[in-house]
Amino acid sequence: MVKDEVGDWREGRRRSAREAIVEAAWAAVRGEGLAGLTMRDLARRAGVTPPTLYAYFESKHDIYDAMFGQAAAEFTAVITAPYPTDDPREILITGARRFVEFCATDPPRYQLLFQRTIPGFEPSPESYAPAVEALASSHRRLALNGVTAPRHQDMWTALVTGLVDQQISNDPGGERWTRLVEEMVDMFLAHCAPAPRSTTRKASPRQKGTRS
Amino acid sequence: MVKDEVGDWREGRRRSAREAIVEAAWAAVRGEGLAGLTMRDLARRAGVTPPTLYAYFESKHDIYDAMFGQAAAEFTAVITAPYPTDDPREILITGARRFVEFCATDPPRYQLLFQRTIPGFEPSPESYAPAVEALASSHRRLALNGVTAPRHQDMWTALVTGLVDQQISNDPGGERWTRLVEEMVDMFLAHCAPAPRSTTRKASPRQKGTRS
DNA sequence: GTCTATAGCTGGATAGAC
DNA sequence: GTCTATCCAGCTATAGAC
Repeated sequence: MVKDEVGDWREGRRRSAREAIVEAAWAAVRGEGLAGLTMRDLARRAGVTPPTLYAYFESKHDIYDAMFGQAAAEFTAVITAPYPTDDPREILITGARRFVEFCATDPPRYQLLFQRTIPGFEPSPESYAPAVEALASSHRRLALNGVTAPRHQDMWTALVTGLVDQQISNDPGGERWTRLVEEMVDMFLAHCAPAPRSTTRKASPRQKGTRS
Repeated sequence: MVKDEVGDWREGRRRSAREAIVEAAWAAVRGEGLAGLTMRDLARRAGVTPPTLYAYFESKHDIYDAMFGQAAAEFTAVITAPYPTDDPREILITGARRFVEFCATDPPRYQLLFQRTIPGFEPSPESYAPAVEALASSHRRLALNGVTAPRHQDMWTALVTGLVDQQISNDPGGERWTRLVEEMVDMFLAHCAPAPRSTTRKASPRQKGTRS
């Protein structure tokens, strides 16, 4: 599995250069918008000239794909990180909070990952796989709370993406909607969970384990 | 502002030509995407040449603004049309259904009206006014159901836009999320509405998928 | 691998004849 | 008002020297 030393070294150099370009690309889209990425601007930010970019990427779409893959990996890492509790409700809340904050803190990343607004761009299957896994993990956390109906899974995705959507559109950088996660979860569980638990209206700590 | 007959006639001609161009612009964005609108393509669709467009609009943004104003007026008309019931819950459901269907049946229109994705485009105040009024009317329908807390108004907007978002992104042309409106409303009211009045339909148990 | 230079294209917008 | 013709800016991508 070990290549010769020079090969490894070159491979490492190449990868770090790619990563530097991708990093510059993220800075670019955060400043100019996702669709506003241009090879000229990216080259300038990366400290090279446009043709050099084509030594590392085949096309502009190839750069978007690398960004997509990186973002998808970050997303998976955030969502699948250990949950510091065994309480199903707490797990669901934590998962939702992670999702909403991950999306709301970086709108271009959200736009690239979950909204398809780049004309002609489709992520490669390798890049796309983590996102699918993350959705499945979301369904697992719902199942922990007794929510398994596809209809309710759809309501759940609408609920959390609605929070993200409003936060990004109407209060960028703030927390006007992100802070509503816990109350939304309680509302959702009160309606969709099979054995209704006692819930208090406000965000006060409550006793755990009333459900099982 | 010439008021003589010839002036009126010319004004009428000018307006109808403008409307024809705007109509062609809608056809264009439905085919090519909102950001994919080009003056060349628009001119071709409208049966004229690009310079002619500038006889009716000052710029491409000016065309977007005309589209925005038209869409906002349509939106207001749909939302404020008479509600064929006095029941607060039915009114809320109807309003939400109108909103979700209005948005989901025409994604570019939704994108132009409610998401700000055209770089550098801001609607003129005249065009923007109807949308503000529509939001206020939404708050009035919530108030009919006893929901007045800003926090709950925000939850409401997140809820309905989440349905729209998922419907457009994951099932365009279908009704996988739009059909969830009624159940979402019941979930929302169960959580946010004040103690149910004894005279209301709260007595009838909520059941899924049942139309009144 | 990185550069200079440029091809080849498409975009918004305009000049000026009619 | 509408046209032909065009300007000029910006884009992706490539050729070829080093």
